[in-house]
Amino acid sequence: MSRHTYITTPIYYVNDKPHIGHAYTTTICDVFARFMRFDGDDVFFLTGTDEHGIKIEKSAQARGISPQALADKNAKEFKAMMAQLQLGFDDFIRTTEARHVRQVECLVGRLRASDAVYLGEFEGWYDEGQEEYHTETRARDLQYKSPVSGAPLVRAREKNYYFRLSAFQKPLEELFERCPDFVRPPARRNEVLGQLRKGLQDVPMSRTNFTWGVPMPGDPEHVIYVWIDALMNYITALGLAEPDGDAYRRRHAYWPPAYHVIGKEILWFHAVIWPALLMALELALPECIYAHSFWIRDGQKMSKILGNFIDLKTIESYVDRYGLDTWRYYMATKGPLGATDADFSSAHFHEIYTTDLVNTLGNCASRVTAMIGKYVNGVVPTESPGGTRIAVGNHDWPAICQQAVADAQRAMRRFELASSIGSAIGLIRRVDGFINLTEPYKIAKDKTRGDELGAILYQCLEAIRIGSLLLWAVMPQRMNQLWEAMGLSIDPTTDRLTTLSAWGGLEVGRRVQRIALFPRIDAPLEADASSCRQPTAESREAT
RNA sequence: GGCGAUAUAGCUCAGCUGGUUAGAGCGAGGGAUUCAUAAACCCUAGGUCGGCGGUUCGAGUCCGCCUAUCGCCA
Repeated sequence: MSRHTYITTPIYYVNDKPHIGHAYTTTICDVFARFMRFDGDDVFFLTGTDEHGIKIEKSAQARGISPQALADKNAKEFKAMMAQLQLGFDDFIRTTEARHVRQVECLVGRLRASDAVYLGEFEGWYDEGQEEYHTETRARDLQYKSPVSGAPLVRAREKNYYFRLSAFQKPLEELFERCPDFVRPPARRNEVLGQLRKGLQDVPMSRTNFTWGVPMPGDPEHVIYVWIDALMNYITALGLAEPDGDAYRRRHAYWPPAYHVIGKEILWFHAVIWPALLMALELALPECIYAHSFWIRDGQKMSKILGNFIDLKTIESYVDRYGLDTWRYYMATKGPLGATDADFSSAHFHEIYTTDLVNTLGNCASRVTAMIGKYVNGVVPTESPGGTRIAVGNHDWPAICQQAVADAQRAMRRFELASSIGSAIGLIRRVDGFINLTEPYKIAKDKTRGDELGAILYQCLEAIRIGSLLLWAVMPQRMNQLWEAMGLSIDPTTDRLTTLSAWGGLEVGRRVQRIALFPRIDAPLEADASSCRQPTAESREAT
């Protein structure tokens, strides 16, 4: 019985166009999902779109189309992004789908039936133009004027359903105490703890000033607040609210999730409101809310004003030039998984490609396969002539590889992608070091040392094979090419990492082709970055 | 405004509970070599560890203040 592992991205708001933020989150989840599946887990990877709310309603109005039409159009763009980047989710949920709406009504009904929800009156500072409320502090910052129109905010009141968040102060504190990894990275956890210490207030969970959403069961004047609706996608996708349903039967075992991967801007909802809702619904809690930071571009924030978003077109230009796998590698190893933002620049991207992929991984595979071609007729030699393994230069390769595999597995399970991938690259570096130390190209000149030569080359190639298994999740295309060149037929959808990574899996006698995995690329892709940067020496090669 | 962080070599960052000459990767310069994608390997960087003051036999490593940057605030 394999372990169920459920991982989710946020559902993306269809008022936005897809950009690097969406691509990043989805990509790192994809890497994780592939790796864990290859490692034997039964993985369910969910993504989707968030389609309700006043902003959608107004955008649609402005365009003279229905909210649903707008949502359909933009949801399609997100799906196109996933296809373009070959992101392999198991389900793409949309909050306007019947299966979701039905279950949200049911779940909110359950909350209403319990003591967790009550009808209350809300009074606050209302922006009539934007049709939204501002908190007291925010209103003060705005000097009680609309940030958009400058018109004075007005004191307004409306009846709302409230979620009794305050009742969960204690349970939440206990949760954070008991599960220090519930929110990661730790800096994000501290932010939540800081806010939590200030005390929790009940939160509105319905609105009456628009209609584009799920109606409150039993009181259709009210629309369920979009956040509540959206959060519930994580359970409605599994059919948890319909125990008699087909979805429930097939998917309920995936709950609770191993990771809700989110951006830091939506931390509060996921780290506080969501677990409180789940407690109220008496459902198990996710193991970890992982809130990554943002990509910035050439040292600057990306914003609509600057117009410097890395959009799909820009992403495409990188993919075209460097390959999809390089894009994935850069996302997974240099992305803002930690508490600080990560800088995206074409120079850095290019440097990482050259250093890690061309000079290390590609070159190592090239030199080893070349030597096999030259010295042993292009056929995998044995490391055990006459039945005894030859260990050259005190290198215990089986142990080294086993360690690398264990490290990569442990790191990936903890969602430390860069570390996991780093242990595979580290293994490749050891192969390079081993070659430099044992100098098989010199041994090859001495006809009496054929056994030793064969053992060295076998060990190099075998270590590369094992490294490639660890890298498959992040670079599936190139690793497939490598396997092909090595005469291996590996199917990661059925074969298991642990089995394949045992030392000695490489069969003696297989024909090996020389391979150049990552072609050298001369100059970085500058066109997109030059406009936001001072002219420097780096731009000398820009055309 | 409230709360919390960070400030270490050109760049990105490690430095746990204070203790001999402050580290890594990348970049840059030099060397040696050829199996390899001008790649891998070796050597070099002498950086007031943001500033000031304090505790201590001894402080990037603790305390206070200052400056700068940043994050979060439903």
